[in-house]
Amino acid sequence: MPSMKDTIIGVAIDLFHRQGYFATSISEIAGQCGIQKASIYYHYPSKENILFHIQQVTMEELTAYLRGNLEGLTDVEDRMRVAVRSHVRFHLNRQKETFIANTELRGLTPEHYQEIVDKRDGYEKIFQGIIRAGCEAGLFATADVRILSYAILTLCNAGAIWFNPQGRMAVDAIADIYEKFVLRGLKAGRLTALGPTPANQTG
Amino acid sequence: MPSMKDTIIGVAIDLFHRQGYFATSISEIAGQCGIQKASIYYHYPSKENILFHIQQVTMEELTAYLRGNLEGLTDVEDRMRVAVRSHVRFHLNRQKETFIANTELRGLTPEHYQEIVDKRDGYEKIFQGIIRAGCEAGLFATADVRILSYAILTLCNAGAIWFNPQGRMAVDAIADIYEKFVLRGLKAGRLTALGPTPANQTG
DNA sequence: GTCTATATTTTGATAGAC
DNA sequence: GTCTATCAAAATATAGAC
Repeated sequence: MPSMKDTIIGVAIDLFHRQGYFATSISEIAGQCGIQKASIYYHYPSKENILFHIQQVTMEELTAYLRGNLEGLTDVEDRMRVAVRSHVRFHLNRQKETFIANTELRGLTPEHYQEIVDKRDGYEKIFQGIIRAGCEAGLFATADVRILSYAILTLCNAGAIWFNPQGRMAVDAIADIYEKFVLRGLKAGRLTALGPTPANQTG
Repeated sequence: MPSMKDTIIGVAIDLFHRQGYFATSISEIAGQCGIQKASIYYHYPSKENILFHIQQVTMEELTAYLRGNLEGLTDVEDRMRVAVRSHVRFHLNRQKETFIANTELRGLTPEHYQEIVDKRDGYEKIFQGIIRAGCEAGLFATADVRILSYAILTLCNAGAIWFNPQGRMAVDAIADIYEKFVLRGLKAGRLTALGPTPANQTG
């Protein structure tokens, strides 16, 4: 049986995801928790603090999950594949929280905003390190590392927007598609087309 | 000299982009237009209608821009390259509007929401048609067309979030990076790596 | 076409009883 | 730990003068 503190977070995640932070009121949250709105303030000092708590926990767990998955891996391509899969899997399994973490930054106080942005920067730096290593090894086509990292992360976020846990596609099948797309997109080297129009290649 | 009707839209685009739709009030919009909040209602019947107007115009112009750029092109790979460039260019040149169109759907009435989603579906179908043609021609690696189209569109949206018109990178340089990444990601065929670890390739 | 004034509702948050 | 009662502020929107 979850504590009321946890119930509030769960309800808030649901409502912030569905309606947005500013469109959700404290009384709505309280209503779905089965308590009065004044009772919320016994558990959390403000509405902003609930949002901050969600973002903080989500970013910490996202980063810990990635670090755990990368542990022990040294091959650059392996690390990139695992990083993409880790990112996709977390976003599909934690759809609502990651959506909130990606879109509701503006609801935070300046101090909390900075704290979350710092955490996000740290997460992105892990990807940028792998991309840079791949470029230096001549494995990946050289391009702006920051732009590539944003592109990859945003691309993988896409799944979380339309993914339906009850739908026909499994998390791993989607991770597969993204992994292949990203690795192909990154790779240096010549493409030898298999199709009927091999003259079209430019790469 | 712009009409007050246009000024209101311009100010609203700015504020919705910076603070979000729900966090922006009618009096703020009026204040930046140099009029009283009641005067807003002479030009637009509601705050929601201002948001709807922005979304409607943005989606129509985005689609018209893509159609215009694709006109006359028949080669599948050409069409894909041009479609990606068109999408990226529009998003970088119209940063604020496209950001609003991507994130503020929840502020619309159910009827208006449906209208915008229909427009967006129509836009996505153009991309899906190109991807499907490329797969059937054996040019692109076969995968779920819908997932690929979302991945490509979201990936290209990424640029609009961090792009600084006064920054060091030009629109076309960014479009280049995305175009190459997407085309490589889509292509069927074997990769012949140029780097020092050719044994790493998995196809 | 813009103003002042105002109606109505709702918000986030607090005080204090139990 | 939850309640009732309430505050002060702000929101969207309307009425009617100019």
